[in-house]
Formats: sequence, structure tokens, C-alpha cells
Amino acid sequence: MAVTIRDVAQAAGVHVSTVSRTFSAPHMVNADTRERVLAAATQLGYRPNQAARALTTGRTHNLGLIVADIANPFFPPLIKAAQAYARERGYHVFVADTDEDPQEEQELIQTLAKQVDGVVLVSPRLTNHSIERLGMELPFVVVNRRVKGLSAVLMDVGSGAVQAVRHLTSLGHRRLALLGGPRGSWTSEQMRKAATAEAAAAGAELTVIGPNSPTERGGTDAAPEVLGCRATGVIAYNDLVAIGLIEGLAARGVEVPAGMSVVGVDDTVAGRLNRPKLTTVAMPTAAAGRTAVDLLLQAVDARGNGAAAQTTLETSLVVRESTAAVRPGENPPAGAPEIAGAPAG
Amino acid sequence: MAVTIRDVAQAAGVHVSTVSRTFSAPHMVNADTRERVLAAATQLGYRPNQAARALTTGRTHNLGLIVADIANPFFPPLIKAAQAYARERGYHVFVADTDEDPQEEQELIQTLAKQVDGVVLVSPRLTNHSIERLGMELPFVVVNRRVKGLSAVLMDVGSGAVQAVRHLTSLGHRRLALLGGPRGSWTSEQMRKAATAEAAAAGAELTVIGPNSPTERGGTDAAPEVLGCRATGVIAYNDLVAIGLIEGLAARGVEVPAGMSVVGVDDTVAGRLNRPKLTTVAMPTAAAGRTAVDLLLQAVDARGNGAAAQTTLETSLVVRESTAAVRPGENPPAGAPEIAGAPAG
DNA sequence: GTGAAAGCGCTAACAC
DNA sequence: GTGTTAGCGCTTTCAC
Repeated sequence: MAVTIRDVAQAAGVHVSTVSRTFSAPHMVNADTRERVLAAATQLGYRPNQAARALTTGRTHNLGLIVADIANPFFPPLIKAAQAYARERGYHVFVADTDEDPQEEQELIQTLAKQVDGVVLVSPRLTNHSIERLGMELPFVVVNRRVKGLSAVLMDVGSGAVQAVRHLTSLGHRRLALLGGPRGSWTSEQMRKAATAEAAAAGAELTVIGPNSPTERGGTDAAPEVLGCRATGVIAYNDLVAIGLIEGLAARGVEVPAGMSVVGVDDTVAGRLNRPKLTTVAMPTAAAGRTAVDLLLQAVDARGNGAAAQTTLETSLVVRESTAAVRPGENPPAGAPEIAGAPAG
Repeated sequence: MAVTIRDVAQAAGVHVSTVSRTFSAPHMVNADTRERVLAAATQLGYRPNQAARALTTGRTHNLGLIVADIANPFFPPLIKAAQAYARERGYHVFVADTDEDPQEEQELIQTLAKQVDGVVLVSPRLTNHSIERLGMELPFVVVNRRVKGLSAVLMDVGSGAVQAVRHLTSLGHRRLALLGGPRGSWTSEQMRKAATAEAAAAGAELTVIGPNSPTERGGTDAAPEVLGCRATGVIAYNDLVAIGLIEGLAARGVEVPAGMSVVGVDDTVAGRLNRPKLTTVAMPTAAAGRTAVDLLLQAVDARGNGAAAQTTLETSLVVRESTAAVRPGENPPAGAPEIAGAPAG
């Protein structure tokens, strides 16, 4: 097998405990001895075995990161950032994909439990109740979800939706549509509430369409309904849905942004590369990944005590080419009574 | 702490070794006893501690997966497939991102070494020599690279490039350009060789442009050069480069596919969603992920004996909207001598 | 400041 | 078929 602490001890002419101390509590060992041990260690290419170490310390220095779908363009930047940040702090991370299956999610958590110090759950599919129960045995941080007693990082899509509505109304749009996400999505619900309120405040009409599949297909399929409600500006659940919608509209002879303004959410590469380039609500996914790891490590250190922390990350509208001023005549006929809008604030 | 094998033994009224056997060699224990042990185990919620198990067996049941950049759209499908397949076989996977840094790659491998049974290296940035050396201590599988003594999964981009050239020449294009990837890319070199040979065989001219950054920017920047060589059809190193090129051409008043045909490589979402939809060489990334894990597990089981296996995966051209027949008059004037092409085969 | 010894949770001979 | 024992690589009392 590989080189162990015993080999180093022998080579340095000290006892194993001294070698152990040199690595886990260097200040407790005489400088000279330390040098000698370190020299022997590098000479032999010794690396402490984390797994063995974990057996006595109870700290694996590993984290779990569980997402619904690695291939969904929303996740990779988050995974990348979480992994990089964890590494900086001396942790390795298991990345697992549940394929949107709650059953698999639970199984994953349980098999991972003994090998990690904590896990980050991104947009979990498990019920709050299940998560709470599992949370008793292992530190968790949830992303885009609120679970009693657990730290969470939330992305403020509500404010993003508000910005999107303002952007559209400032371009003169008065009839808006919101393409919601899948049933039960926390994000979708936040968007709906915020957009509805803001539209009302701005005196605009807003039709909510959904639930929709969070995919390109979801957008394409919704195109007829969008046209049906006579909206001139629409906010989609995410970039994929927005892109699908644009396609669906094109198939029906409506060009974006000339005939319709479309706003996405997420700011994925796909949207950035789309033509027209997508106006979208940028989600702070990388920051979310880092923050989640940060909170998790805090929770790990606190070992049960220490209150759960909630961090809300700001979103921001990125204006590109898929939105434009409403065409004259596209709004309710001049002179017709506007929908009464409650003044904001 | 959590529930251990000892608790189960006590509850079931047997000794720890019996419990151990019930989990690692069920056939070696009497059916009745086994039932009793299993009952006690589930009742207590016992799960074997993999890390402790690894200490004696030398098998961690963990794998490492090291990629250059998680956020690059090429990798997620591979990661997803590898992870899913590993899980099916009872393995968890550490995913790590080197940020294209060979130093970091090496460090990662070394710190991971003790915690995994093997690692998959995707498009490694380390030199072959370094990899060979590390390969002595740990089973490796490399993807898109050949390293002496190690199993590898290769994607046949050469054949993909040939298909792309044929597609373009069959559309009447006679002056082609190839946008290479970054310096030292195995993939890029394979493409160059294959495309050059096939173009010659088809009596077409092929200009190689590069090295280019494997990003959208790389494509945009290459636009002037592409125009300069008077090509009417171009094959880009990957989808991102292709998309960038299309943009760069548009900025110069050249529309795709009317004014220029463009073929990408990878078949990422980005290309699928681009407008015009990208004609591209589909890379079997998911299959590569699965195959890599498969080969790795074989190597792990063989423990040093067992020859290194090489698997080459086919690529295939997906024709969409970014390629079209050459415009009349765009080729060398009729009557002018064609470039002599060596007949194929 | 360093050595000796026990033990983390588990498996693997070896007895019986 | 099951119990006993030693030990995987490491940390951590406790002596000295």
C-alpha cells in the first residue's frame, strides 16, 4: 500500500504520535523535530489519509452537493463556484444528480451522510418535512427554498420580476404575460407574486400562464396562449422557456422584439448566445454556490448550536435585444379608459 | 455519534462479525440470523460506514472526476452520465474543476488519491509524462487523450471532421476553412489531419486558421481571417467558436448560411438554440462519461494487471440550418482549373 | 515536548 | 455458521 504515518515516524526517528501532531497541531512539536518529520514526509511523499483521520476526528473534510439536473445550464456555474470555494477551504465535494427524483435524493443523502460533513441541497425535490427530519442528523444548506431550522441561500427573483415588469412598462407595454414554471416551484411562486403586484401598481394588465415545463418545449407550447391573451411583453420562467417561446412565436409569424418583447430569467449562456440576445434577469448562481458552502461550513463548525442563517442574493436585469418599445397602436386604443392602477407606495 | 455495527449486533443478539457478514457476504450467514440482523439494522437505521470499511478493504467505493471547466457546456452531460452510471454501480463521485490549471490538476489528484479507487481525467491539462507517473499509484482513465498504459475513451472527431467536409463539398463548397482550437489540443489536431486529408481527396481547398481560444470570442476574432481566405464553408473547433464566428460575420454583413456555411462541433444546447440552428458534429459526451466509468471500474478490479483498454466512440454530423448550398458564382470561375485532388482510397 | 496505548467502525483470518 | 482477535491509518488521552 501507500506510505503511512508509521513509515514517516520510522524515517524521522520519532513516534507516530509526533508525526500526527506535526500535521494536525504543529505548534505542539519542537521546531527541530518538526523539520525532521516534514523532511521525511516530503521525502517519502507522505499524505495523511483523510478517511482514516475522519474515523477518529469525525470530520471528513468532504461535502455533498445535490442538484436536480447537472445538465441544466442553471447548475454548472453554481457547482463550479461551490467546488472551487470548498477546495479553497480544504474540502472536496461529491456532486450528485437526482434526476428530479425525490426518492433518489433521499437515498443519496443517506448513503452520503457518513462520508461528508454536510450537504448543500439545490432546489430540492424532497418535501420540507423530509428535509427537516434529515436535517437532524447532518448539517444542510438549502438553495432556493426555506426550510425551518436550516440555513438557506435565496435568490431574490421577486425583485428580478419587478425589474422586468418595470422595464417592460417603461417601454410602453401595458398588457403583459408571465410564463410560470413547473407546479410547486418556489421560484415561480415568488415571481408570480412580485410581478402581479408590480403590474397592478403600474396600471398594467398581467396574465399568468402555466404551469409550464421549465424547458424550451415549455416555451414553444405556450406560444399560442401568449398570443391569445394579446400581451405585447412577456416574462418567462427561465431562459430556456424564453428561447422556446421566441421560436414558437417565430413559427407563427411574430418576430421578437418587433412583434413581442420577451424577458428570460437565469442569464445562461444559451440566452447570451441566442439571437436575438435575450434580455434576462441574471441570477447570482456562482455567488449562491459560494455562499451555500460558506453557510454550510459555518453550520458544520457550529455543530448544531448556532442559528440557521438566511442569505438573500440580489438579481439584476440585463437588457439585451429581445425587448423593445411597444409598437404604436399595439396598446389599448387611445381614449379608452386605462386599467386603474393603484399608485405604488 | 451515529449507529454502529456494534449497536446492531447487540440488538440482534449476535456478534459484530455476523453483522458485518450480513452486509458484505450475506450468503455466509444463516437465513434466520440474517433476517434478525437486517431487522435490527433497519429498525435502528443502520448504514455501514464506507470510510471505515475502506480502511480495511482498501476500497472506498468513490471515484474522482476531474475536468478543466465545469461551466463549459461540453462537460455537464459527461459529468451527469458518469455520475449516474457510477451510482448504479454503487460508487459516489467527487467532481473537481481545475480551471485549466495543470498545477491544480496534480494537486487535486494527490489529495483525492487516498479517498478514491480511481479517477477519470477529462481532457487533462497535465503532460503525458506526469499522468503516466501518477498512473503508477492509482487507476486512471483518460478521456480524449492517449496515455501509455492507461485506459482511454476517445471521441472520433477525425471522422466527424470528415463528415463535415463531405457535407460541405456535397453542397458545392470548394474553398473551406478550419478554425482550430487552442494550442496543444489533441482534438484540434485530430480534426486538422482528417479534414485536410478529406479536403484534398475531394479536390477542395482547405485553410487552417488558428490557434483560437475555444470560446465565442475565439470565433468572433477569427471572422476577418475567414473572410480573408475567401472560404465559403467553415468548420469550427466547437459550437461556441462557431457561434462567435457567425456573430463576427454578421457584424461584417455576411449572413449565415446565405453568405457562408458554418459547422460546429459538440452539439451543445447553445448550438441547438442558436439562430440559425447550428449544423454540428455531435460528440457522444454522455456515452463517454459512462464508458470512462466502466473502464475505470474494470481497471480498479484488475488492480494493475489487466491491459489498458481503448474505446473509440463515433461522432455524427447533425445537419441543421447553418449550412446551405454555395451560391452560384461563389466558386472558382467555371473553366478555371480545379485544384487537383488525389482520389480517395 | 514526546512516547505509549486505546480506540474510531469495520473486515478478515482463524478457531470452534 | 458464528465468535474471537488483530489491525486498517490515524488521533488523542495520559504519562513521563
